[in-house]
Amino acid sequence: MSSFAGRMKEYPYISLDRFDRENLHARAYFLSHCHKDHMKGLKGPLLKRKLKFSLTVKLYCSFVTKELLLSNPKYGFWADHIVALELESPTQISLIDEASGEKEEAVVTLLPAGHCPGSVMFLIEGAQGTVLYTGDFRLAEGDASRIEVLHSGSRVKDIQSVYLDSTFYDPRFYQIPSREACLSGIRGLVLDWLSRSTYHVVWLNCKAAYGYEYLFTNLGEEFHTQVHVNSLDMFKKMPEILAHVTTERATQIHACRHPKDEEFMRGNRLPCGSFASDGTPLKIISIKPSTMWFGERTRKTNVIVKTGSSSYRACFSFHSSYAEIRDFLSYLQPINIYPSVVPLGRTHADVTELLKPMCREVISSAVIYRPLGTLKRTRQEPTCHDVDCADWLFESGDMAPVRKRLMKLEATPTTPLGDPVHLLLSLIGCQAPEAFVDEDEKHSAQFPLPLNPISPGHVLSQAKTMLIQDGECQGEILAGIDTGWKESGSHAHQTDPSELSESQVSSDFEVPSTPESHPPGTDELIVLYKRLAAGEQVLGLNPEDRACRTKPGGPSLQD
DNA sequence: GCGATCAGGT
DNA sequence: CACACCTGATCGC
Repeated sequence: MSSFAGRMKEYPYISLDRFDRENLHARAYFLSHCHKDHMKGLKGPLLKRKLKFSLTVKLYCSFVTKELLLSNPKYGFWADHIVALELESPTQISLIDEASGEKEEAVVTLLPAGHCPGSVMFLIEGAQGTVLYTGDFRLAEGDASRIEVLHSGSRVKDIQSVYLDSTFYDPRFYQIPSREACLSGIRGLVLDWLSRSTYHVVWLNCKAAYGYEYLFTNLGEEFHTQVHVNSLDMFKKMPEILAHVTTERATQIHACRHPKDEEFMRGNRLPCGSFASDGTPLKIISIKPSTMWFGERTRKTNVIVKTGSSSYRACFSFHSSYAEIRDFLSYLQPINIYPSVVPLGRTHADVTELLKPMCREVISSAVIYRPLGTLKRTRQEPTCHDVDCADWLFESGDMAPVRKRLMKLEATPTTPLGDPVHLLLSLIGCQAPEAFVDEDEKHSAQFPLPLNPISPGHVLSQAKTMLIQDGECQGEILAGIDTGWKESGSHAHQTDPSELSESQVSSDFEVPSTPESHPPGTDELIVLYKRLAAGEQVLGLNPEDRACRTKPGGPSLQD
């Protein structure tokens, strides 16, 4: 749950996702999405009074959020004060102090957040620098590079601070199966059940919150039916969702709710009380979407877990995993990161400490001393000082992206070499980590990395440059998003998901895909690794090149 | 009577 | 399996 107090250090005149206390005095308001824990104080009588006498105070949000908000009459008084913005369209706003007339300008841009319908992140650019408030988000690895407005030319914008959804920023939540993997698991379960007879029905045990809609639209589409829900009111202006939901009970897929619905289920009844017309009892299974996570090196197990004779849990996440957040942050390299959520069992200090390695180090001196490996590196550009325990394979900073590329290769069945990380480690004289690190201890264990003539970090930064280079230009950014949330199945049926890379398949809201980078072939890899092991400069690239921050396909296109 | 807050539930 | 929200009790205005 968000514990963000509503204001950012750089722009204290605006309030985001909090509307009580000091936020009552804000010059402008921002609502990232329509979940109650981000709407505290939004229907408060004090705020209502303030708006009555104000001409300049506005609430900025997406069109979908505006629609969802105003579908609840309690927020009706906002109607004339909401400014809905298109995604990825920078908009200049004036922040006016109505008492003094004092005025400050800023440019705000909404970015897709993939958390629920209408959810966005806010990019704010102004005199106090560029800051990103993420709201709640689920982005897949690689998604940040596809968001055009995070770049200027082929470079990532210089971001002062990120106000981060840190819900799963904890190595414990290292990986969460992709949206597509979860969806496909659910699809399989539903198919198996519904195909038995017309008396077989499924109940999707969803919480009272926006965010399951893409599940409904995908299942509705797949099974040529509509999903039974309690109300359609909020979706009046969202034809893509509306097409797949109904208030008619006569359907095999239900997501209806009732205060005592769990009790209903135990009595083999649907929350809506639907029954078969000829008196035959319905055969009901319940599927409860909930988050499942896996450790860094854990083989992902099933995304569906049976929890009873007729009940299942299905993997489903509204938030990015630890690995996804790291990927996001290592791409943006902000100077400051402020967590807005403290994961259970941790303190604010814990999270801040865990986030430090993801912050860009602003260096005055050009020389940095490292405790292990090659001890000296020079770098003009700012760098990540990444010594996070989860990345103990390497002692050096900007390796997070490299590892991901390598892990992607690992997962690529067409790479016949098996595990490139292990291969590389054995070539440079290190033993594979699992040999002496217990699964449970892996995050705290110190990997006894032998000192080596070559810094693995250095080696890998060379390897990385090659591994990530893209052959093709990136997909075009689509503008003017309807829902701020796109259902993968309702995309004019693109490619078979099995043909897509992990990052593409899980990126099923409105962030266009990037053409897959081409993993090097076997021969290429062997040659490369041997040369790396020998300490050679494999590519004639400048080590200072911030390849990890260069938009894939960017330079060749834009420069 | 209304709102805020907390505990306890799913 | 930890998200988001509901209900009910209690307190203060």
